[in-house]
Amino acid sequence: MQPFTKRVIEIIKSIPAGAVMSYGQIAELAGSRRGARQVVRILHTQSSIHQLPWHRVVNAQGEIAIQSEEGNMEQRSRLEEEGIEVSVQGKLDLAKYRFNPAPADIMGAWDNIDPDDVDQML
DNA sequence: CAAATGACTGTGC
DNA sequence: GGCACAGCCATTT
Repeated sequence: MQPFTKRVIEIIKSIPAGAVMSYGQIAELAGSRRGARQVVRILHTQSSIHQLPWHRVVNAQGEIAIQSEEGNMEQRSRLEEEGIEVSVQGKLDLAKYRFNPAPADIMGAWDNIDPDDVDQML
């Protein structure tokens, strides 16, 4: 697994309940400013095996990006359970819920961090 | 190795 | 605000 992929997983796991991050924001923090699509792929392939809080990831407009009806509905309910208000169109207030960790908090010995250890470093 | 694949994004109209 | 378009890039075919 590449460092970038590993970092994306770590970042997603670090999103606290009641907050969200956008695909592009995650990619940028992970070191690839235009890697939003990789975040998508990672969520597709790794969300289950790493138990990622995938529902805390939305697009840059603060909208739920899942296309399938059922997945979209599940994300909405999960977000609402954490106290996030989601509009009828599946949109939320990014200015209010966006999680912006200071880069200094997550930069460091990136490559030596195992995704499973993220919880400990927080 | 070339081509396809995205739960994306910024820009411009 | 919506829509089309062109970049984007790690991974998979």
